[in-house]
Formats: sequence, C-alpha cells, structure tokens
Amino acid sequence: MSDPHAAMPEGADTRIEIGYGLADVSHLMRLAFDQRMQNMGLTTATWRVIVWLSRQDGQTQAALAQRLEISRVALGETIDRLEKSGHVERRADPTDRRKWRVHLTDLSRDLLPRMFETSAELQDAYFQDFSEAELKQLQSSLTRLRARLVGMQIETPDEESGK
Amino acid sequence: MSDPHAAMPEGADTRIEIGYGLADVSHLMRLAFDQRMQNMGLTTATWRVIVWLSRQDGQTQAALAQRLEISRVALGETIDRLEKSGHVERRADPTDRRKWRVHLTDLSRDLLPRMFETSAELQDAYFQDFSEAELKQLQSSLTRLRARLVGMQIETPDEESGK
DNA sequence: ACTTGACGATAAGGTGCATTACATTCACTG
DNA sequence: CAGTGAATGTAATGCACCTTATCGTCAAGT
Repeated sequence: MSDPHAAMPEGADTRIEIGYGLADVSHLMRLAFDQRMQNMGLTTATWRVIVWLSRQDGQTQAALAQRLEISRVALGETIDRLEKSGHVERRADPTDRRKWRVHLTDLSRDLLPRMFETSAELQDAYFQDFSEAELKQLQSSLTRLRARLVGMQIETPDEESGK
Repeated sequence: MSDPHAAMPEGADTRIEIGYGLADVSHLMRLAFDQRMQNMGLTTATWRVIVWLSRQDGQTQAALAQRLEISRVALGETIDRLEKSGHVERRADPTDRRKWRVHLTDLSRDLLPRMFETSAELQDAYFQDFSEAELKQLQSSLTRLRARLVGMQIETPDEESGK
C-alpha cells in the first residue's frame, strides 16, 4: 500500500491528478493576471467588480454580489475600498432607499483598455501552442464538468423545511 | 451591440472562456470537498495541512509552507488553530532550537480514512461520464498549461540586487 | 393604517492569505 | 572565537472572504 513515488498526496490516479491540475492551473492564471493588475492598484476582488460594472454600470450591491458569487458582506467591503480609492462611487437609488447603485468613475474607465489588453496578451501566451481542436476539446470538457458540478451542489443546507 | 446572452464579461472568445471555466470548475470542486470536510471541523487550509502531514509527519513549518505554497506566516496561523483544536502538536526539534516539528494527533489520524473516501466518491461522481481517452486528453492539456504557466512566472520582483 | 415578511445593506467576529519588520539561532568565515 | 549572513518562526497590519445578527425600508395582506 501507499506508493513511495507520489508527488501528490495519496493514490493519485488520473482523476485526482486532474483535480490538482485544475486547481493549480487556475491558481497560476489568476496569479499572473493579478501581478499585472497590481501595478494599477487593483486586486482580484476589485478588478472583478470593475469588469462587471464595465458591462453594466449602476448595479445594486446585491445584484453585483450575486453575479460575482460572493456574499453581500464581502462585496460591501470591497466597494468600500474601491470607493476610498476613487474607482467607484455609490449613488442612492431614487426609488428605493435601501439600495445603493454602484458606478464606475473615470479613473476606472481609463484602466479598462489596459486590463483587456493584458488579459488578451496572457491568453495568447498560455495557449500559443494549442491547436484549435485541442482548445475546443478542453472547453468542452470543462463545460461538461461544470454542468455536473453545478448539478451536484449541496442544496442550501436543509433550509428549515417547516419553520 | 453587445450580445445579450453573454454570461461572461467581455468579448469572450474560446480561450477566455477556458480561463473562466478553469477557475469556475476548480472553485466548485474545492467547494464541494470543503462542504464535506466542514462536518469534521476542517477548512481548506486545515485539511491541506493534515493531508501533507499524513504523508510525512513531523515536518518543520517552513517546509510545510513551501509544499503548500503559502507564506510561513499564513501557515503559522493555521498551525495555531490546528493545535488549539487538537489536530496537531508542535514539538521542538532536538538539534535546532529555531524549528518546530509539526505532528498529527490521533484525532487527525482517525479522520484520514473518511477524508480519502470522500475524495474518491467525489472524483467518481465528477468524471463518471468521461471516457478514459477524454481523461487522458484533459490531463495532458492541463499538464502542458501548467508547464507553460510556471515558465512564465514573473521572477521574484527584482530581489534587491544591491542592498 | 398595521403587521408581517422579504430585501438591501451594515456590524461583529472568525479564517486565510500576504508583506514587512524583528528576534533567535545556526552555520560559515576570517 | 567574533562577525556576518541566512534560516526559522512570530508580531503587526491590511485585504478578502464567510456566517450570523441587526436595522431600515419596501411590498403585501388583512
């Protein structure tokens, strides 16, 4: 029992190695992009907000949190920092006093072109020796995996049926 | 203008979608495992430490931090919590008074079988409709991507030549 | 109008990570 | 053996994220 060679913890068959590979690759990709965004004063959390706002400005915090798949609390803190650094501003919703509408400032708008360029450059570098067929195949595998994972998700823990 | 369908930000060509897919899939996988580890009182950070220690008990904090690719500080904090919860214990190194050797307790050892079972079950579920060829192909793509990413890494920023 | 419940956001407290700065201790060199 | 530099771990601080608990506000139903 227990192979002495393993570089990965435990009986690493192909599937488990894929799990590690996935985590590793996506971590490295995020790291590479983050290092470049750092020069613009942005972090993972903040550039993600800016990118979504660039597609639809003036979203509410709740809507943004849902799109980014983080909690409203976490998003609220991120908006705090973005507001302090002058990248976004909160404006009251005229018809619902509970809501804040989040808007990009010119400071952020000026960053967008560089952000997209950087992204494109990195993607080019990553996949430069991948054939079109291989890319399609990879994308297809990921799509299927995602579909299965979403289907497997543990339902919001019991949610108090009665109550 | 601007496609109304887009679920992903910006002119998502295949390569960019792969980037998102990778991040998404690995995030969902980690989430699924974490939800199950939660019942044993473990988090991402803590179960990762336990898994590594299960392969080699009594490592130093610096060595563990390096394997886990996190900072020594972050690992130190995680060990603090693991020690408080009784999952590991620190023992002084007899020959080097700077070092702490980190050891699993019986509490952790008893958890290991369940951890590995859970992992195997999840992997089975994820890949149940993937052919062997498809798995190999996916693994190969990931391996190539990783190699390229590692090669592209920004060298530790300038490292203060003089000083 | 008046409750009731859902919704938007914040507060408080905890985990996980990073960087910078330090104190110890070790190991090497003159 | 002193002197320097590297290695090990901790302290302090900040960012990012989570859950739980509240507060204010809106929307319905009675």
